[in-house]
Amino acid sequence: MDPWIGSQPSLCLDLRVGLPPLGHRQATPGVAMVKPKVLVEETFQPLKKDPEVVALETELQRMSAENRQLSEMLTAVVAKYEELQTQFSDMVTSGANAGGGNPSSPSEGGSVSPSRKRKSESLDDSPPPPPPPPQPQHPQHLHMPSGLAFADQTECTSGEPCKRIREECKPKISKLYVHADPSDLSLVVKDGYQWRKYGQKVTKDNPCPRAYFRCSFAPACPVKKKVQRNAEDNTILVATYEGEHNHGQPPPAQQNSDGSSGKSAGKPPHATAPHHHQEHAAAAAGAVTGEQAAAASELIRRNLAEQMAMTLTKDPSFKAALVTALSGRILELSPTKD
DNA sequence: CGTATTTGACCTGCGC
DNA sequence: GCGCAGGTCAAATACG
Repeated sequence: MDPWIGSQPSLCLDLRVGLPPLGHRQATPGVAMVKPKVLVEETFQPLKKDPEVVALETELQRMSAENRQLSEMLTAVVAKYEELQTQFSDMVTSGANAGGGNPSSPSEGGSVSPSRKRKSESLDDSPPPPPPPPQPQHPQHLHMPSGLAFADQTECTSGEPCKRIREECKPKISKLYVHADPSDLSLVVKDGYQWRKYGQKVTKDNPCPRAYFRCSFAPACPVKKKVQRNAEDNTILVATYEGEHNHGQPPPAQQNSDGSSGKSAGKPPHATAPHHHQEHAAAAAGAVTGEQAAAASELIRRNLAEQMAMTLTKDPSFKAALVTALSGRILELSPTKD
């Protein structure tokens, strides 16, 4: 979770259920769950104060109070996050001072190649020696739309030296969490790049298979991607990126085919993953222009908003309240009502 | 026919 | 040394 959350007006949990149209609905396109509002908003008119209206108003007030409560909770979470981040950076700083050894020096690490190489790999293909990650530093800003994406890079600050060296020599690893339709069985994460699937495996800790992709836009691109559904919430796809692209982002025309260029281009481009976020494409790229970075930032915010919406929709009490409010309103406005 | 995907087999690292 | 699990290869298959 980024600290800016607390200061983002767009993240206010004020749902404005039942209020007149806002006029700037597109500010949070990802928050799909409030779509039913349209039913209410477009026919909203001042109503006479009958008991149902009173009940609705009461409910509205109750939900507003709940919203405020949630906002406060969010603020508290952000504060705690910042506190923890401060503690963490302190620990890293002290650890770095005490640790001594330079963690990130892949070239010094006895040619710890990005991955163990099979004996056959260097036979005839003899590709140019795998270029070290263009930017050895590990920018953590890449895509961590929320605390969810806080991953591997922070886990190797302590523990066995060997493991640590191994971890540090890995290509840059980042994770991306994407909301996908549960009925969508494909493991395609639209991030703007072209990916070629080269394997799929069922892992022990997750019944959902994990798909392995390579960047197919540039043959020499070292980036790999693993995509797997979240074990706990299979509406969430977890994309793990390893390495950095050594090329720019494909032009939009090519982005459409994403991880399924060529053959699967026959499918409707959006039929497989309507909720995927191309937004993170630029962020995932590693090499982004200022404009792309700005776009990515905006898109990341949208993604965060969607994640928050997901969290809310998973809350039974929130759902119940929403359903109660909406159903009451719909029944009231229904022409077949007696 | 060319290219991408699927999928079983194989390779490698790691823990016991 | 052995077995397990993750990752990758490559032949078979599917599709435009």
